Amino acid sequence: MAGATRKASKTGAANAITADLVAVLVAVTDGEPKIMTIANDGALPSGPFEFAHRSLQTGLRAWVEAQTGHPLGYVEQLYTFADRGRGGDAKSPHSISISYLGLTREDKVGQGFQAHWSGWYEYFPWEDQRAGLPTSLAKTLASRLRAWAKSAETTGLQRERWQRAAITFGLDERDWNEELVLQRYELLYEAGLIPEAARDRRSTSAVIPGRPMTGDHRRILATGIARLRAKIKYRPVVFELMPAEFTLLQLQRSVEALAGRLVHKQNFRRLIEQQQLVEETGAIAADTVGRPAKLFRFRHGVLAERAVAGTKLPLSRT
Amino acid sequence: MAGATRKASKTGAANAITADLVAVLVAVTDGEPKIMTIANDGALPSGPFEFAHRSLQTGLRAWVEAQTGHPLGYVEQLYTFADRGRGGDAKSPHSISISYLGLTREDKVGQGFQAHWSGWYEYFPWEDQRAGLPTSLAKTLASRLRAWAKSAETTGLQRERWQRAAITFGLDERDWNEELVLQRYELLYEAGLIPEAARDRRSTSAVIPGRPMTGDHRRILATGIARLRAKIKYRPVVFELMPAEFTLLQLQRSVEALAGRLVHKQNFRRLIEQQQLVEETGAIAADTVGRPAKLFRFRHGVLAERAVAGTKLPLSRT
DNA sequence: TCGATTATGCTCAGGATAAGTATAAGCCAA
DNA sequence: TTGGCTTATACTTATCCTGAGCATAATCGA
Repeated sequence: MAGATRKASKTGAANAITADLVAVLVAVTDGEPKIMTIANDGALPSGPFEFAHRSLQTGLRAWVEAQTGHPLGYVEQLYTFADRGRGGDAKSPHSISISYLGLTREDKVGQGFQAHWSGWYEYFPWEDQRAGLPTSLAKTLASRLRAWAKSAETTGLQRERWQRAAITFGLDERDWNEELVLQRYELLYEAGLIPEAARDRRSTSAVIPGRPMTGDHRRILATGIARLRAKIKYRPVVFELMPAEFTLLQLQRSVEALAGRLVHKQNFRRLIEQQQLVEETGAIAADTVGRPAKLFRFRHGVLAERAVAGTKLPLSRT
Repeated sequence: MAGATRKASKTGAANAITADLVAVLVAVTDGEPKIMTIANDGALPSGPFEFAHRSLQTGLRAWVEAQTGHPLGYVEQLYTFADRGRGGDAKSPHSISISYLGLTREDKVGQGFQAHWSGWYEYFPWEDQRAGLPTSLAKTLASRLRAWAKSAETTGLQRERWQRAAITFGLDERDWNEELVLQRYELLYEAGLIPEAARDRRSTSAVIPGRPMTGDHRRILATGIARLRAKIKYRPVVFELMPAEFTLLQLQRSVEALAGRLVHKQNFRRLIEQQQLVEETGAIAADTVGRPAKLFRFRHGVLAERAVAGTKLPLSRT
């Protein structure tokens, strides 16, 4: 019965849809996280999944290479989106977006490509908390969010909205949680505080700083940033973004750039060293201010030796 | 240029594909993790994504309800698969599977449905390490894996294979890592030790215990188990699987069932209590052996109060 | 030589974790 | 009624991890 239904509808072309592959391609240069963009910096590299592609990943690699001239290295799947009405295309046939996160070192983009590296904080100014937020932005955000909360109908809803805003944005003495990138973006969308919300015909008040993107690409980007910020804490993925040799400060700056927060220098070094993630090259960094630093390289061995980092269950030995 | 290419191929129906929605629906009963299965326990609930569905999730909910009579509660996306050759359908038109993880309490399945709850360890006997593996299974596994490693061409490859097997299966004095469910399944597939590998026309030697499924459903199930095992450690999702009131031991047994490992009783309680995840109902469990235990309920407040659990960067306060 | 800047080593307190001991509170059979 | 079995629950102890800060080293340039 249910099985029959399933088989029947599987053969017909009635339910044919199209699938887009979208890439969040990240690099870090001079302590700034960048993403690869096309279409005058308003879109992420993307293209349809076609018959010719052997798998989703190969399709993605083909598109990114075609659009940016940049071959992909480390890649992992992010999320599959398919909401109608998000991205402006309310009445179009079903189209889903399968998004990927890619990590590389910045590289010159080939001639004749419209691709560029753009700083990701252009799209999410509020996500850079390394020097604290500029006072003006902090004030704008807080007041707009408060206004949105107040505009709810019942006091219960008002309280609920403000609690959500306070948790995601670290207001009311709460700590900032750098991983809530997507939640913050979705809240701003819901509150009508970003251009995408206006475009999708939701009521909007004034809009907050931050460059918009086509479709729901900024949402996909938020998903990618969130994933990366979570992942650098338990997997050695930062090294995909580093040159072959680097100083510990450069490594720290890269992590800080991605996390949007500052870390404690000495403890950061202790962490890196005790996990034996790096080894000295023997060389010393040149062209530096202050005491010259040792150069390190990633110990690729760790990938084979260990599986992951941590558990949190009070396991029993017996 | 690249942009033009993209638009051109986006309009035509040339790249139309079909998308299947697949659900890993989990419940825990009497300390055993179950999954909802159809087709004589050989497949997961699934169906094509259709025009009528407003979003992926609604489509999934519709299919699961139609096939099992069981409405979905908590749902999260797992992964999108699209490899040709996996699932036997090498020459079929492109079809992708978008998989979801759902958590519920076990419930009677409506009359006339082919759906059942099956213990998930029937499909992955080696994943239940609560009582250690049955000696026979442990021996079979180890020897088959060793044989597979030895069958590599160069000694380098042999060593590499054995290292992978040892890490994922906790051999050679290594610790068992309960989260590597998918890696273990993929390794067994690659080694030709499971029926699915034979079906996809890879060379197989003898096969290992564990019920196969259609297509790559067992791979999807492995993905779901892995996700759930990871998630119970940092998000209070176990409570989706618990009745309204429960004792701490029941909670512990559920966690152990999912993780496939035993936990330290006293420390488990301390963890739960210090995180204030539960509150006493005031009632006492009836029908028990031994000293009666207090009944607890989940404190739903925590979902609003906190965002998540933990970070691992040595953040700086200044 | 002093001051600025970065590198690097080390200490210390507090909290979290793993493991185990001890006691309480029920049931049941002898 | 008691002793044994089972589970609940309270505490203790040693160890490790983490956040924070102090101190010293090495280099450059004014």
